[in-house]
Amino acid sequence: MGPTASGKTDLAVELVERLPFEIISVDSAMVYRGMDVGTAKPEPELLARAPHRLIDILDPVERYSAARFREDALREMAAITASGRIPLLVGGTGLYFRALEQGLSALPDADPQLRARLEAEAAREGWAALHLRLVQVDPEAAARIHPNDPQRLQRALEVYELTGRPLSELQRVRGVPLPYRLAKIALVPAERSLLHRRIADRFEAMLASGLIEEVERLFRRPDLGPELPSIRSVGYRQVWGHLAGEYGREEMIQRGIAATRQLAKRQLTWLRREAETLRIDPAAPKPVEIVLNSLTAAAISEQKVGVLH
RNA sequence: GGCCAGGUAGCUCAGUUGGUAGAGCAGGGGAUUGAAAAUCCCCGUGUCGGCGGUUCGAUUCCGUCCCUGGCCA
Repeated sequence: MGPTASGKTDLAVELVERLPFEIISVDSAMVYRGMDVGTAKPEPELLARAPHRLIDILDPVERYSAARFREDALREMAAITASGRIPLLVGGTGLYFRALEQGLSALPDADPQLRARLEAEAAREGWAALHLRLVQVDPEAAARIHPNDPQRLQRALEVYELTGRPLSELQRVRGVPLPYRLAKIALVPAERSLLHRRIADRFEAMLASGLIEEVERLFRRPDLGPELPSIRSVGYRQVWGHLAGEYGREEMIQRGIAATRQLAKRQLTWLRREAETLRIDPAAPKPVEIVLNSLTAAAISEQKVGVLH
């Protein structure tokens, strides 16, 4: 685990070359085909040496989810362990890690038609009205979900309409925990400013490697648009806006870098929380090891693996 | 050199009919159960360019100097 630009991929590749590991990507953007430069997907040569499962499994017009990730990851983990090797889960998507480890409650899948309807209603009456509606049917969820959070509001109402039961009630039945022992390793740069430096440098490098051309290919497709999860990804969204004429190249670059920093910040919040639960609960059911804050930025940039010993 | 317009939070700017100032962006912290690289919540003291003057009190008025941009020489 680790924030974007922390060196996860390079470390993972070093590991598979020395130990009987097989990599499973835990990344909500690398799942898309044709989105390579902007997701910092490993180069083909690197993938040949260190195959990654769960990348390039979807077209950008499709939508993925934490639930589908869990299914996919469990399937891949089973296949890898059956072959006598060890799954190495590598990525920065906190929700996916949590869904995999703790399981998900039994909830209905997303319903595009229902979501479109709720969207239309919100456009008419405003999300505040929908929040009031949620207060009626699921006060517990309504108390937890901010009236300004359309995504969660929509989901809570969707679950209620689909099942006739409040989301908060269904979530009380927790999912099944992961049936494997986990050893957690987190890459946490000691200095935020160094991570910021790496992020800026990498974004420039992506531009030099054809990021704009890559997004142009997506931009030309009539079936893709800025409302899709794929196109909303960091970098893609900003280049898309630039191609749509909303702002110039320089502003696109600044927005792209800032969005990446903000992503890294949110990822670090997941990691801190993770570290806290592990430290606060020493009697955790699984033998879990976490290596946090133990890598210096220099070590990361040198791809040292000594941290594991 | 003269005239004009500006110099206010990291950036772009608003504002104070004189009672020491506030937005957006950036940044920081947090939340996170089928969109999660998403979505959302919370956090704003900074010699208001410098130095003088007037005033009980100046970032706000006056003088002067410095800097930036434009126009004219």
